[in-house]
Amino acid sequence: MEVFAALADPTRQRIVEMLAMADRDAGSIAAEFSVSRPAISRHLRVLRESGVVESRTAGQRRVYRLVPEALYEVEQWASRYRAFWQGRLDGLEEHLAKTRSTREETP
Amino acid sequence: MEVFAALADPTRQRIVEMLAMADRDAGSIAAEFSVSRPAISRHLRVLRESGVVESRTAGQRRVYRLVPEALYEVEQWASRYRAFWQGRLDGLEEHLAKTRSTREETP
DNA sequence: CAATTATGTAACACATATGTTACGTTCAAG
DNA sequence: CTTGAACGTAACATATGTGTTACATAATTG
Repeated sequence: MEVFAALADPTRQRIVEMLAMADRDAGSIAAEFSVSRPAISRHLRVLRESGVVESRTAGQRRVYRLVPEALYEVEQWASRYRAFWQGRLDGLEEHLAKTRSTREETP
Repeated sequence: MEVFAALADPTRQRIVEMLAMADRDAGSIAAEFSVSRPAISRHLRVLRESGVVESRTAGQRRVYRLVPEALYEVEQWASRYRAFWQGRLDGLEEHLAKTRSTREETP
């Protein structure tokens, strides 16, 4: 879950919230913040490399869009372990054990 | 969402996963990792201060337990923004509908 | 072609995170 | 009451993140 690290920063959280409503180019995103534009450009790179957003080139603009699968992954992770804690496994245990074993390879 | 910062570290992610299965004391948790015990103690503090876990004193042990509400908050954050892109993506619609019925069982 | 616009990257400064070892505190057992 | 075990905290070193300014690149416009 490298995604959590990408969402740890409040600026990036706001960017995600913005992109959830509509696609936006980098300049339009940076205009919403008080920090410099290169700083936003870097935040966008972090989000891009973690798979939370992706960009397409439109002329001289870079339009960013949210990658829903990334947020979906977050949702599933939280939901899974919360459900596990609550003792409502409902056959998800096998899938969980499978996920755990693959994670052990990269600690 | 300060919780994302708490979950950003892979060690802390693993701790959460461990605590999802059963409550554990600090020593038992630390035994699973190669880093020093004080390092784990600090990770536990981060998780505690962000509300992800809480501890009770049992004799000379500190037993940690997961606070499901924290993970629920993460779930809600992600699912909130899912609502925006839900109608815009076709490929995921089916998968989401399938999950929706499972989710209703765990309120 | 030259100037402008939009954007990313480089280099650097500074803040925050994460690890270690040494030590303090609390509780249980003898 | 002394010893030891379990745990947290302090102090410090170093890695990682985040911000800035200066510059590079690519497309658009005059």
